[in-house]
Amino acid sequence: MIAMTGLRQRQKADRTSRILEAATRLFRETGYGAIRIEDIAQAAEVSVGTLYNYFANKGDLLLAIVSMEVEEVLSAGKAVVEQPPKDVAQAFATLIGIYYDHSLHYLSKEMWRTAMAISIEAPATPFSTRYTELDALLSRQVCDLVRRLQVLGYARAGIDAEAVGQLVFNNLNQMFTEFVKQDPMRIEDLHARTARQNAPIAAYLTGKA
Amino acid sequence: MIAMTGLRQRQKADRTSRILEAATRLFRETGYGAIRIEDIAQAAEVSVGTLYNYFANKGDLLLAIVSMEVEEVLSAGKAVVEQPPKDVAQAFATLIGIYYDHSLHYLSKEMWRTAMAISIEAPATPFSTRYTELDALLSRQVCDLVRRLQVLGYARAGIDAEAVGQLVFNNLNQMFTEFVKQDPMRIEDLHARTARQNAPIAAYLTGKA
DNA sequence: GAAAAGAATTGAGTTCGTTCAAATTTGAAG
DNA sequence: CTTCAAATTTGAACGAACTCAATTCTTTTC
Repeated sequence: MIAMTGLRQRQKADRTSRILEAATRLFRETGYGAIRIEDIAQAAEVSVGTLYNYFANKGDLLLAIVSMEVEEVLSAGKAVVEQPPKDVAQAFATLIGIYYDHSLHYLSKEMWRTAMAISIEAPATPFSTRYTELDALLSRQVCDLVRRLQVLGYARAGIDAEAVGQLVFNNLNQMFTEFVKQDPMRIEDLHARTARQNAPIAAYLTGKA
Repeated sequence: MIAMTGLRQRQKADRTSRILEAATRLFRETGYGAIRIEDIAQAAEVSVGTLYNYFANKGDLLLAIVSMEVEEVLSAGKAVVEQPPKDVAQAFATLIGIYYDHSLHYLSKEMWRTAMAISIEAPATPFSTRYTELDALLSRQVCDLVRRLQVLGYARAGIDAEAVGQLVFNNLNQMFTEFVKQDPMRIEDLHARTARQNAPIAAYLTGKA
């Protein structure tokens, strides 16, 4: 307990990252549904039983991976909230752009579909819980943006920022869900459709109507 | 082929309804996850293989049940669109009230969770496709309501009704998802939260601000 | 340093959704 | 009524996620 963190602890960290790396690669390359737990265990050089010691089930392993991605998105969004564009519609588009564009950088549509499906089924596994929390944080971030636009004088004060933020978030989330459901849909279409839906909200916040 | 519709056809219809009734009852009573295909087959007095002749898989059987429910909701919504309350916020609340209140009459939260999860994974089964279509029809119904409010002069013209309708629908849909995800959440909370989120939209449509 | 305690690993076994080749039932033709 | 083809049913067999009793590896204790 002096210098080296304990063999056991090191091995544990090693195995965790081996499993995560193997799973990420295999899920991306071959697809979540087509990869068996045994394949991941083999690639990570652990037994099936050990894998289940680290993750509650196959879905929880996926959600661990997806959660890391959402954490990055969340932290990338911070910058936009702090210094948003003056134009309200542009501010929404910028934040949402970060959400959307990051999302498919490391994860396939199938991975997102599966992750969302699992999170809806709301199992009480560690990473499912985490994923749900992150969703709530994203929603709060959009609310923060609305409040910030009001503080900076880019949006009218006296409008329920939390209501508007949740509305915008729920909409972008649902649109992203549709996007990953439909394989042919391009990310540009997603942007365009979401922007159109946000336009009335932006107009209301701006007060030009 | 003179009077009786053919033995085969009758037996088919019989079996379909026996399977659907057995599944509905068992899913409600004991839970989707806890019921095995064999249990349903037994209760419906058919073999496992036969059940798979009628429904693509366990999830598709659930979606068949859920789709019937959504069809009812959709048709109940028609009346509201035709004769909406004069107050915009009240109009939204009325239509959404129909959606929400019907939903848990026959189906448990778990059944909804599972149905939504399956539909996101977007398998190409008959009833998954149907469910997705019904979702689109619901969204269109909300758009219809907005347009109708404009036509009747209850809402300002010149606002993108499709954008607003989709925004409102995506929001209510997402809120319903959250509602079924959280077992303790009461339907009154769902109503209240959604109404608050819709308030800015209603204010914008009304033009008072 | 040996031995006991505790933690983690292992893979064969269980469960349940799903498939499919053989058997049965229905409808049509002769 | 018999025969044949087509449709439908059937349940044993398969595959994959997940479990758990036995084993192996670390750490602690004396």
